[in-house]
Amino acid sequence: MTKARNALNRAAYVAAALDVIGEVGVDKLSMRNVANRLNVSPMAMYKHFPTKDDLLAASLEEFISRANVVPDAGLPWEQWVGRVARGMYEALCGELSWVPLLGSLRVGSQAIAVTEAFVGKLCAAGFSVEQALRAYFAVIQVVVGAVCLRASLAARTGPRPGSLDAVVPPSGPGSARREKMKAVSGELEVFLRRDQIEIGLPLVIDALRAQLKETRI
Amino acid sequence: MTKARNALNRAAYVAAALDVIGEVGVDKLSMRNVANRLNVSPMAMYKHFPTKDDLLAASLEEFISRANVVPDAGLPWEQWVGRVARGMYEALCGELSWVPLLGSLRVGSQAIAVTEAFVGKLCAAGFSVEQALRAYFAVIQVVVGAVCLRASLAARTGPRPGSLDAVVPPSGPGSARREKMKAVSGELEVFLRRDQIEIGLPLVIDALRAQLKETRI
DNA sequence: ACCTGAACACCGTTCAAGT
DNA sequence: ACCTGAACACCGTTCAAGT
Repeated sequence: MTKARNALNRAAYVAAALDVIGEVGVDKLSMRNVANRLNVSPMAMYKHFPTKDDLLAASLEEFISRANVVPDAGLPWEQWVGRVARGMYEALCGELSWVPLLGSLRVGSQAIAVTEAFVGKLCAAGFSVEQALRAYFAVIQVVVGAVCLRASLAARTGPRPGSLDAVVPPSGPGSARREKMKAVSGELEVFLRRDQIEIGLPLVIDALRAQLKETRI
Repeated sequence: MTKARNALNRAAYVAAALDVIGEVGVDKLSMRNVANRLNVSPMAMYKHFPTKDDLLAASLEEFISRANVVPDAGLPWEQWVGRVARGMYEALCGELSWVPLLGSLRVGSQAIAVTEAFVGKLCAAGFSVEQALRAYFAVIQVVVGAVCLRASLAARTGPRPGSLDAVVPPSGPGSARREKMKAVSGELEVFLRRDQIEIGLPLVIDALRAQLKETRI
């Protein structure tokens, strides 16, 4: 049964790819080092993955599946949504090297399974399908954006990428403004180091709560 | 004055890099093709940009600067914030190839100039510095996330990356659920094609408006 | 039918050698 | 001091040649 053998090999390649990614990061993954890990010719992979991007997409699928972000039912929707979002955020923060291609890979069935669970949960809570989908994409946007900001923080080497003070225009009399900007500069670092997901997510959940209340009236 | 010559060359390299990016995309940019465009040895660039990432970071700076997203003052803060966010979104959608490295490049002074303007505007509207910074990062998260989703939509070749129906579990008696999921599947495409920024941004602005009202009481 | 090694056309970066 | 060409160690992918 060649189908079964193919399926096994595919999974083996993806598992090996995830191993490589865990060791050297997504950016350093290559067809060659995955094949070497399996003691096989790099060309053998092209039967299962016509392109490196196909291998990466399959690996991201498996990564999403392993992250297991969908929580138990039974939680109130706010907490349920929070758990999904924080679960995704933490999983991606654990493998920041995914970030550069979060926007360029195809979404597959694993990602859609999460969508389905999300929409189901929110519909059960009283949202319309349209509202639930809108909420889902808003949450995904915040998660992806938060991970990107977190990653670009991690990429910075020195403590200051450029000082806010250097940018404040030399406004003649505006000394109050200058003082406020000094406060901004001071707090900027603090904000960058904070858990990014706790910045955007509460705002979105608040807005959703208000939306639901308005719908029910 | 070597300083001036260096500055000129730096700008010339960045301009050439942006030309190349405009033609073939960020992913296809290389030290070699930028140098070729300027009829110079690829090695000459290493004096100004010790690494390809330095060239990319400088190019992103210039890209941000050219996008010119900070609108005129005088707009009410909601509209002002909306203009900044939509401006960023549209600029990045116009050059989607930036997306893969949105999370991996250092932020420079141009980005900080936008931060400063944003915080200044919201403080003038009555937000605290802390609230304004929080709002800024939330908006950036939504913009980046929206661009990522938009990009991953653009990356899809076929119309269906995987059908929702294929994922719905064969729940025995739950026929109402199945029907709802069919509706989800139908609307998913519509949502993916919609302007992503109009999904997350209104939610965030709503939450900010509520926050401001509460503060003022 | 399947797998492979060599080869192609790239890449970022190093470094000794030119001027 | 500055710039350069050749070279190193990679890369994704093609393809003719093996079994």
